[in-house]
Parts: sequence; C-alpha cells; structure tokens
Amino acid sequence: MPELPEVESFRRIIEKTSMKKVIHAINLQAPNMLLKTTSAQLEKTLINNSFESTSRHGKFLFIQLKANGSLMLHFGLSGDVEFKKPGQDPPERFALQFHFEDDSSLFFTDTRKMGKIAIVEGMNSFIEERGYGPDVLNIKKTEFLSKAGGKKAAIKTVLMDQNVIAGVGNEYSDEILFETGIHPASATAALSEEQLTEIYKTMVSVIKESVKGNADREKLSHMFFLDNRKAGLTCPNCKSKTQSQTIGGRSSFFCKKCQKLYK
DNA sequence: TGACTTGTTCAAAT
DNA sequence: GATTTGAACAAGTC
Repeated sequence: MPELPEVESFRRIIEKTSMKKVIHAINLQAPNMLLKTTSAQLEKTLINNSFESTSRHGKFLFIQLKANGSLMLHFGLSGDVEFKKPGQDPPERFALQFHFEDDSSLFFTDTRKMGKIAIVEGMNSFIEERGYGPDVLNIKKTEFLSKAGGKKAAIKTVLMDQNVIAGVGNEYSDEILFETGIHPASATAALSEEQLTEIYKTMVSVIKESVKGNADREKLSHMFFLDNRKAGLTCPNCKSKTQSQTIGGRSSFFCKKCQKLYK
C-alpha cells in the first residue's frame, strides 16, 4: 500500500524523469478520481504547462506547475507511478497520462481507482485547510506528545490518524508497534510519556529507513510485520504465534507475548 | 460466490 | 461540543 515511503519514492521518480517538460496532452481515464476539479479544468491547466518542482506531505504528493498552482495526487490503495520513454508500451490500464513534448509519458496508474487528483493552489494551503497533522519526518517529539497523548482511542488508530500525524498507514503502524513492544489496541491515554517517546522514536526511524531504502520491500525484509501480514506466523523474537484483531476498523497483526496491552 | 482488504471522508454515536 | 467509531467507496484476490 502506498504509505509515506512509497509516495516519497513516486516523488523521486517524477523528479528524476518528468520535470520542466512541456505537457502536450493528457489522457484522463478515471474522471471519478477528480477532487473538486473538472476534467476540463484539469486539461486547461495542464496542457502547455510543465512540472516545476515536487513536494510531499504525508501520503499526498504535490507537483508545483510552472503556472496556475499545483497538481495534487493521492494514491489511495493501489496507486502507482510509471514513466515510459518514447516508444515504450503504455501500461495496460491507467488513471491519468501526461504526454510530454519529447514523446515520453508519465502514467498515474490505480487499479482500484481510490486515488485522488486535483488542481490546488499549493501544498501548504491544502494541508492547512484540511487540518492534517505534521508530516512524520517533520514532527517534533513535543508536538507528537501533545497531539497524541491523552487520547482515548487505541494507539494504532492514533498513529494512523492523518490529523495527528500525516504519513502512517495500517502496515507501518503494525511494524512500529511491534518494534516498540506495545499492543496496537492499547489505549493511548494509558501509555506513559516514556512509552510515547519510544513510539515516536521508532516511528521516525522506521519511516526514515524505509524512505532511505526507497520503500523497497526486499531491502526492508527485516521489518517483520511489513510483508508478513498474517496471523499464526512465528514471532522472530519469542517464537510464539502472531495474532490478528480488527482495530479502528482495520486488520492488525501483532505478537500477544511481545506486545503488552495497556488499558 | 462472496467475504475481505485498503485510506479517506462523512455520518452516527458516545 | 468534542471526540471517537463505523460505514461506504472500487475492484481485485483468494
């Protein structure tokens, strides 16, 4: 799933392949993914325009355009980015194609079509308007403690709440809590400041390492719960079986023996 | 065949 | 009123 590290790797692909080229045409195959933008507006804004710079906040990617604001992309559950040189076959299915002056193309693919596309004024105003919390890679310890501490909800739910911190999703939240040794269903308010600090540190290091490894799952295979999302697996620490439970409406995996439940 | 999965939003409940 | 929980969304997998 595209969580922060995946979105960051998409940003790098775009940065490396698609900047400052005039967009000759676009091909929108999934108009229902548009957010407060019409397909006519999208076309009018993008054609003859170009990508000036990229930025990211949590799981949201922004491409500042040479003129008329920024393009916002959200990858939903199955979004991806593919760049094709002139002559290379396009992907079988895609949501949006940017066709550049040199005949290369950038594709935004999304089989489940739950991503979002919009023309926005800029990243900062978009984030502020929607009230998203600071990006995982920018949040300070004190800010995390004051925003998360004292909440009644499960710690996993709080970590995934984009209004608290932007960028952590279901998969990374399980990994962070496994490495911290805290049960995902623990009430946040029941955790001490030391425990929240530990979660904060682990969260930052797990996300940083994944970003560094370009979200490449092979390089991150030592992160036990990232790829092994199943119950009944053998915990690498205590050799007991992993458990699953629905927390905050999302399936969670954990080791009951290594991760203590605080209520 | 149909239950399940995912992130986000919005509505309902506490 | 503020906070928390849950359904809905799309479409593919098992």
